[in-house]
Amino acid sequence: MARPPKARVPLKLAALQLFVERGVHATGIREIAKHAGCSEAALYRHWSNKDDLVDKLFREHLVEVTDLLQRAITAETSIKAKIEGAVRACYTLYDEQPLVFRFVLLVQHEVSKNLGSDQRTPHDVVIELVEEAKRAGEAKGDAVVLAAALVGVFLQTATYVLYGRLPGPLSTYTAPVTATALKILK
Amino acid sequence: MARPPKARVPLKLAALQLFVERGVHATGIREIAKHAGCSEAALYRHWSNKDDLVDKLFREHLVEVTDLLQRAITAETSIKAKIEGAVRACYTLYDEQPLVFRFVLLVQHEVSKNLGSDQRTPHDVVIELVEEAKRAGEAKGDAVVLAAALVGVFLQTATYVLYGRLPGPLSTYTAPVTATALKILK
Amino acid sequence: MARPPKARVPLKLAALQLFVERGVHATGIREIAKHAGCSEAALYRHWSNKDDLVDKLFREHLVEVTDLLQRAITAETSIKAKIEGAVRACYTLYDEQPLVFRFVLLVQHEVSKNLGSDQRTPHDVVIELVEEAKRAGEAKGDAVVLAAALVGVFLQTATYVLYGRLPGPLSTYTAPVTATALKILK
Amino acid sequence: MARPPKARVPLKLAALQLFVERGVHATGIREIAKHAGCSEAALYRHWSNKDDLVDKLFREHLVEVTDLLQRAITAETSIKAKIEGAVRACYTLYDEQPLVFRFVLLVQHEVSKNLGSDQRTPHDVVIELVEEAKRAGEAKGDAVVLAAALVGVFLQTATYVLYGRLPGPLSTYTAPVTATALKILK
DNA sequence: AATGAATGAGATTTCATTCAT
DNA sequence: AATGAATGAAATCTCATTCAT
Repeated sequence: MARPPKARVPLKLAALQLFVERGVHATGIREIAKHAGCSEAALYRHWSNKDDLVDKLFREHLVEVTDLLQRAITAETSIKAKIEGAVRACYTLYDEQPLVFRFVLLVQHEVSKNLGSDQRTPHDVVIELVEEAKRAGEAKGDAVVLAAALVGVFLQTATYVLYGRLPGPLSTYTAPVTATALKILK
Repeated sequence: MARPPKARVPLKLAALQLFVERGVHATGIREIAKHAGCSEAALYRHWSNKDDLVDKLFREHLVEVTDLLQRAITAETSIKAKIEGAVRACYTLYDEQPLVFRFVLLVQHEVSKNLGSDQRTPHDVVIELVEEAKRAGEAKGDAVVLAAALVGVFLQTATYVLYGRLPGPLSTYTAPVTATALKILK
Repeated sequence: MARPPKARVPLKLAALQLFVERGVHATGIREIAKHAGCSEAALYRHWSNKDDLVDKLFREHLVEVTDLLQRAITAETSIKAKIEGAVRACYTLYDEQPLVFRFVLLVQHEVSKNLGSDQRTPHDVVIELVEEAKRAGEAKGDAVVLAAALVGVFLQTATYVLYGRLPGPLSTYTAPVTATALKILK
Repeated sequence: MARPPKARVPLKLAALQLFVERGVHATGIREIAKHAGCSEAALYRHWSNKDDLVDKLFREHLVEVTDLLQRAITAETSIKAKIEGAVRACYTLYDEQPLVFRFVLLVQHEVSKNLGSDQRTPHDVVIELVEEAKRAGEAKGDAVVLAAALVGVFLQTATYVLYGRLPGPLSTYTAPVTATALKILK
């Protein structure tokens, strides 16, 4: 076995932190390398360029969040429990690893991503959840409109905590957000 | 007596459009000037640098949106009519001048803004509306949590239209968003 | 009679002050005009460009200092009184109008001036004074070498006051500088 | 392991020469890089900006001159020999490396330097020499006033050679300047 | 007569990337 | 394998000067 790459993880952590703190465009290779404690050229050993780093990082974390969400939903049977589990899982992730959560949100605004249609996203998972609720007679209306409302309540509450309009930790709001989501569906 | 300013308005329009289309960081002074049909240096007569332009532009349009919202709310008496008026006013603005609306949304994510505590924002207006609803017995719960939910539904619906997940025009969704808002408050 | 130009004197004062404080190169037309309380274009009504302003200002003040020095020397008869008068006149000018004095010194370092050979300078006046002293038997040695020493003592004392190494006002040092000058000549 | 720096020394030499020939403000990064045979960006790997380059260069050469002066003084025992050694050392440096000497003189006029109080300067060395002379009974009067006179004679003679008022080389004037210095102290 | 808007040229600085060791 | 020096291109910004009113 070849010796494991040493700079890869520090580079990813540094990039994640700086991208979230300053934005993708505003963060330079120099800064990432300095924070990671390695050289600038080391980055090019692991990714072909900066765009590639951003892209790979985004996909990894998007998959992570999507899977987390899917597992939380699959683990429960009732619609209410599914929603509550999904909210709790994501809000706990936010409280424990705020960078991951914020990075996924941020990149969508800064970079236009072509994900490829085969890549499932959190939005897809929410849509499916709403459709399942409709089939179960627990929701009425256009699935996408409902999904937009659910995602909106979920994200904006997180945003308010992020910007200090609401006191944290975010997981505190699992119950009210779940309750609101159920009201919206009915 | 002096030559009247000719480049100011074109520069603002060009900046607004390009910032929205490509992002603030990704838009250069050169492009703004080219779109405005003037020299790059002209920009520096009206704003002290690029950041200043972004800041001033943001504040102007934030005031514009805040006032629009406030007027729509003041014009009506019932809570339901106030919410419907507010949603319709903003969504119509979006349909007619999408750049203004999107710019205000965009910049919050790209730039960390110190607005100064005296500057009223749309969030403040929404909070006051929720508190009024509570006094009228038409809402229950923490005002900020409720406001976050309302703003979330409102914005995420707009975002879905923006990214093509929902078909436009946005003002189509005035009624369902209003209905959802009322459900959330109760 | 035409109305007198209103911006000329303020512009000269502003330029003098800023040139001394920040250096000629580092001072822009914008700043000069702002300090003078007039427009940038006004400067071009009085001087053909920035270099012309620097040049004219330098010549005026050089003539002023040269004449001051010459008059002080001519007014006295003994060598000692001539030197003392010259030192006192210049040091008093420095105390009363430090900008004029410092500007004349500064410009020589920042700008290479072609004065034209017909323009008398303070150095010429000093050389003549030394030659007169030699004819009177009150000095020995090469006139230029002696002049360099005299000017050196004179200027460096002023420089030390300027930079705070010696306490002011500068005219306090008239007597010791004069005494030193006489020692040097003998 | 990394590529060894190739541009650092050429950049310093080019900057020294151009700063002296044309002045600091009048010398551009482009010219420095062209003279050094490297790109403009190379400069920013070694100094954080132009001001930093000027500052570092000044400090280095100031230390060099201060040390030279101090060694020359320490090497001798009598006051006269100390002064003569100091003058000769500096004037020889000027003749052999005029750029270093002139740069140190030039920058003081162009840039306001905050050296920090721990940095010894040639002025400090001269003051100490004068105080030693006073303790040895070979000088009378205020030490700083005397130092100003010594430094003035020393520098102005160099300046006259520099501007062609006196024929060079400068070390020719070691004896007369030393003699004048001794007269001043007594 | 006087303004301040506008400009072209050029300054400094930053950036992602490549290169030599 | 890994570094940090070097680079070309482009970014932001400054400047003295001219222009239109």
